[in-house]
Amino acid sequence: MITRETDYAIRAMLYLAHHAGEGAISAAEVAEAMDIPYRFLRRILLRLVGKELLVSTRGKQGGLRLARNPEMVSLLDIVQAMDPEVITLNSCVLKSALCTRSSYCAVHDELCRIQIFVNAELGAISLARLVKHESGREDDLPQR
Amino acid sequence: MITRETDYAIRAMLYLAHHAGEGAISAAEVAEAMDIPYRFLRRILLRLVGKELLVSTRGKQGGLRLARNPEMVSLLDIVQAMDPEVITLNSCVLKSALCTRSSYCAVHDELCRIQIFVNAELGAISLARLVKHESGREDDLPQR
DNA sequence: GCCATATGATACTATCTTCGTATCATATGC
DNA sequence: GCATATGATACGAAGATAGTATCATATGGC
Ligand code: FES
Ligand code: FES
Repeated sequence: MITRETDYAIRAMLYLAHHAGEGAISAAEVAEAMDIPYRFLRRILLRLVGKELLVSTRGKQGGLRLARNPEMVSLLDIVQAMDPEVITLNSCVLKSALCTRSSYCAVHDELCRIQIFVNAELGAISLARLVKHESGREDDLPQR
Repeated sequence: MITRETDYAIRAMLYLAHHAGEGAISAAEVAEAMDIPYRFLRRILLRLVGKELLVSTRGKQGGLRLARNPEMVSLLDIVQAMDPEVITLNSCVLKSALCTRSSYCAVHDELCRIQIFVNAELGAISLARLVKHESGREDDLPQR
């Protein structure tokens, strides 16, 4: 399950992708536009900077911008940056030791198979694709 | 994310599928064989009976058995029985109202697409298939 | 230089969820 | 009638989640 924190991270990245090439954008602007509690968002952005998905500039006129092209950032990148354990269907997918049946559990194989598919799908969804997909409904988007 | 409770439910169903046609099996036996806390399992089994995945017999010689053929019970059935909100990648997949962007959020569509796939996959995995898959490693299985 | 504005870093708290336990009631076979 | 089994809830500890608060530090413009 994608947590709300990760959901916010995705929305923030999406907003910054929409305004890529417009220079640094402040956390306050993102918070208001995307309807995210400001202080909560600050901590999230800090993390995204630390994971090198964003670059920040301090001081007046400072703010955030994408560290890479929107084509080069996937949903998986964001999800993994926020939560190292990602979405994982079942914890045994990560640590099979948790399941005492792990040496012979057929469920494990099936879940891993699905998990691999999910990760591949998330990895294939770039911010650019999402932006493009939304651009057809430009009117609905919060304007700067 | 599949919770541990649901994981236990799957293991219990799997054990009962392995011993389908052998009459009622007690919760105590399942608990010991599958390494699940007895009282916790009791509550889980109660739920599975309520959702009509299991049928129970009370009193001496009583216990549980599958309500349907192992071919007719999927992982999705079990997961849905334990947690109505299933695995859901993101809560907005369920209640789009939660996301203020829901009317135009491209993420939503993508997540729903993946979710549908995951559910279809889980729905295609029957207990019979899992039992069959494990039967090649019969030696590893806890014996009755 | 000073100050408004911006991020960096971390500590703290309330609430919810998860995992598990405990208790008592009820049914049934021998 | 009694051991054995499930039915139904209530309770509790621990952890995760969502959000707040506080301080430090950098920087552009006056
Ligand atoms: S290894 Fe995951 S349920 Fe068994
Ligand atoms: S509707 Fe789910 S992230 Fe927007």
